[in-house]
Amino acid sequence: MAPTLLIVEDDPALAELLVWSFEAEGYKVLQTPDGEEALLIAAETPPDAIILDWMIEQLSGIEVCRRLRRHPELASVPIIMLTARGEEEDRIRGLETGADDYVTKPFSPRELIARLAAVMRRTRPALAGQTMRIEDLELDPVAHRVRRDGKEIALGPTEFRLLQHFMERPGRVLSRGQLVTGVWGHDSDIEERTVDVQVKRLRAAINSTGGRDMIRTVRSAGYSLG
Amino acid sequence: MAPTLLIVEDDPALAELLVWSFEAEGYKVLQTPDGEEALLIAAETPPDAIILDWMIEQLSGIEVCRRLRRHPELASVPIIMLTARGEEEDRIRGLETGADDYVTKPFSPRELIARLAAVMRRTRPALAGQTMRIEDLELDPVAHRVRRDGKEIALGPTEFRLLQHFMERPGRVLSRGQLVTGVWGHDSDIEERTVDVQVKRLRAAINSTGGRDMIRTVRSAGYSLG
DNA sequence: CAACTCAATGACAGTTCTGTGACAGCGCCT
DNA sequence: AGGCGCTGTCACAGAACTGTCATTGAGTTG
Repeated sequence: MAPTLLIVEDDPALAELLVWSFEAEGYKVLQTPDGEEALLIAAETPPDAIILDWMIEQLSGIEVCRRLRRHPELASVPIIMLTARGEEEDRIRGLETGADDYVTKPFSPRELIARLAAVMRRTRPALAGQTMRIEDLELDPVAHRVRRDGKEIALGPTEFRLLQHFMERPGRVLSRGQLVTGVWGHDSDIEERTVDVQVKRLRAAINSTGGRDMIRTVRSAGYSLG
Repeated sequence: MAPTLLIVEDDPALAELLVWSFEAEGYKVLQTPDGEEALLIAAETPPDAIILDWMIEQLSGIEVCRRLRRHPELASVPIIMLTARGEEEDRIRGLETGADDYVTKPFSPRELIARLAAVMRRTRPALAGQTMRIEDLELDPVAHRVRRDGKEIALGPTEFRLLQHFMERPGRVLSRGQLVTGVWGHDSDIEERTVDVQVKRLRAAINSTGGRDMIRTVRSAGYSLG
């Protein structure tokens, strides 16, 4: 599932640029120019991160930040502050208030995206690129979880390793021999036919929720995912 | 316990200033001017955070960063990069490599301290004294209290440390080995199966009030909370 | 279509891994 | 000393997972 982002920015041109940039990165973006409304939106659908302009109407960014931190549901949502001022005092106040990072205008969208990714990598490892995804199938190696279409799928250890091996090489046809050494290890004396059985088990698991068979059998060559 | 900091900086004057500043803040500080040595120290006694100069001898800061990220034990240690260059390209490369934040020279120690605090608040809430919460389970490291659904839960010392370790890494699967070194310490010669027993005790405690089992067993991998 | 090759399946027995209860040792307090 | 709470280890039972095999089924070729 795409991570949701709330952008609070009252300069229409900049707001549009940001929305566009982050949507291109695959984020689901909510946006408002207004501090009060930002709090309402955040309470309604807690985003995975917030981009907050220091100078906005109604409530100052710093006040929004403070209130977010006081809200138990939202206290742990990462916040990146945007500010035109470069003075150190302001940066420090921002950080002390609970912002996780802060970016000085002018900045390029690319930098902001990189910073957000850094923050997300920390707070939501599952959302920040660690997770591998192919169509509606996702594998989070850190949490050791697999989902298809959002529904969790239970896999045994070998099935998990096998799937991980496939997902690291999407679309590629892997021979039984390659799979044996890759998944079972160099020195295993496993029967090659055993691969068939594990593939069958993996198939049963990831197709149990319905949906097409994502593993393709390539006769006399091997298997591929995707 | 004071959080440990590793400072990698080859300018002696700056290094000394940083060591002094952070020790005054109550951190335990390790320091080296050398990239290779930094990796060794980090592997030996994983610090709670790393301050890393971009331009250092032997290995560039960026390379050190990359290697740290590849090391499983150290992958989640927050890194703040120090750089004299202000070019955006470098910042982005730094962040993409896995740094959590980056500070441009010249900077005041006070700003660096504020930034480190912001990063730590996010990654090691316990060190910042913040109470951590996962669903209806909360742990207050300062008061040494644990509650589930508002009801207080009594834990033994080891159970408490184990739970804290889990809550600092929610959702993450931790191997028995990682738990032994993380909860019992590097040099303990504890039987790995002992982890099972403590997990069982912890489970019994936090599930005693009713509610689902929050600890997930991941066969042949370890346990995770959440 | 028949022969042949390769893949899918179901059954199964062996192995590996986890959950548990029991127990002895330790440090602390009374 | 005796009681108490906490810990680490062990042994055992049960659960989960795995590799193999025999059989069935699908695809290919002449």
